Amino acid sequence: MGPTASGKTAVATAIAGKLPCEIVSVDSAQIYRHMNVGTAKPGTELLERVPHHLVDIVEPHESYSAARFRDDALIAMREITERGNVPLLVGGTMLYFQALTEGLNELPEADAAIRLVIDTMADESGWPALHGELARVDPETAARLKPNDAQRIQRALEVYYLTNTPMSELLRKPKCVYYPYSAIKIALVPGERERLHERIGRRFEDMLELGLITELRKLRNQYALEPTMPSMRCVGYRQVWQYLDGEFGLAALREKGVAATRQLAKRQLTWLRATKDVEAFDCLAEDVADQVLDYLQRALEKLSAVA
RNA sequence: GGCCAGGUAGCUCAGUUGGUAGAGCAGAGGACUGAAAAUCCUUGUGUCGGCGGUUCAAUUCCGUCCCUGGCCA
Repeated sequence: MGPTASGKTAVATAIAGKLPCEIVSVDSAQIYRHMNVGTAKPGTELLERVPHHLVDIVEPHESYSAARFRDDALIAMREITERGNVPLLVGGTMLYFQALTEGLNELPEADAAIRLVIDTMADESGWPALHGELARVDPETAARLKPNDAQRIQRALEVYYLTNTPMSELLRKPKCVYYPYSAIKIALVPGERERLHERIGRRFEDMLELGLITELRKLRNQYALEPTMPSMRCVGYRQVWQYLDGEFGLAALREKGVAATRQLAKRQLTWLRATKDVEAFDCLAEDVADQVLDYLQRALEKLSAVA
C-alpha cells in the first residue's frame, strides 16, 4: 500500500522477481482499459513478465465498485493460490483494501435510475435539503453525514429507497468478513512530504510528454464519455478534460493536475495512518525494495512456522 | 531620464473615510461500507516594499528611496 508516486510498482516488481507471486492490482483507476498514461499503469513488458489481475477490466464509460472489487479480488486470489503462487496485492485505493480484508455489509448495489432522481432533486432544492430528508428516514446516518456530502447522502437515500430500511440499520447487521488469508501489510510512505511532491510534479510532466492529452482526446472520440463518470473524475483526466474544453491553458493544467495529485496522496496517507498492523517503509530510501524484501522473507518464515 | 499604474499570507488579489487586515487557490490535519484517483469537514500573524515625517495612533496621509509592469524620450 502506498500513496501515488511512492514507487509501488518498482517494489512489487522486485518482490515478484524473488517470490512466486502474481499481482492483484488494488487501484480504482487502473481498472479502466485505454487509460494508461494518466493512471501510471504498468507497461506491457511488465504485465507480461509478472501476471497481473484486475487491470484493464472495465471500459471507461462503465463504473465499478468496492463490492465488485472484493468479489473479483477474492476470485483472483483463490486462483493464484491454487496455482501455488502468492497473491501480491498492490495499490493505493485504501477503501478497496478495507473492503477486501474487513468485508462489507449486505447492501443493495448502485441504481442508476434512483441516482438520477436524487440528482434531480438535489439540483432543485440542494443537498442540505436532501440531508434533511435523510434525517427524516434515517436520522442516525444523517447525523454522521455533513449537509453537503452529496455522494454519501445520495447513497444513504438510495439504500433507503431500495430497501425501505435505513442504511444505519443494515450496517448494524453482521457483515460478511470471509477472507481466508493472512495479510502481511506493507506501506510505502515518504519520509519527507516535499520530496514526494517533487516526484509527483516530475511524474505529471512525464505524463504530459507521454501523451496524456492525446490519450484523453482519443477516448472522447471513441466513447460517449461525460465528465461526471467515475473514470473521468480520475486525477489528471478531470483536469485535462477541462483543459480540452478550454476552461484554462497549459500552465494552469500543470498546476491543477499536480495539485490534485498531491491532494490524492495526502488522502491516501491519512488513510494509511489510520490503518492498523502495517509495517511502514520510507519510499524515498534508495534501498526500499531490499528492506521490504528482507521484512517479507522474515514475515513469511514466521507464517510458515505457525502453519 | 520623464509620466502613469502597482508593490498586502507560498500564489492571485480585496480592504482599511487613520484604531496593525481577509477571500480564492495552494499547503496542513481529519472523516471515509457498491462512484473512493470519489465525496466531505476543519485550518489564514502576514516587518500590509525600505527609511523618515505628521498624528495619541500610519499598512492607510505626506516625503524620499528601492523594485516590477506600461507609455513617452
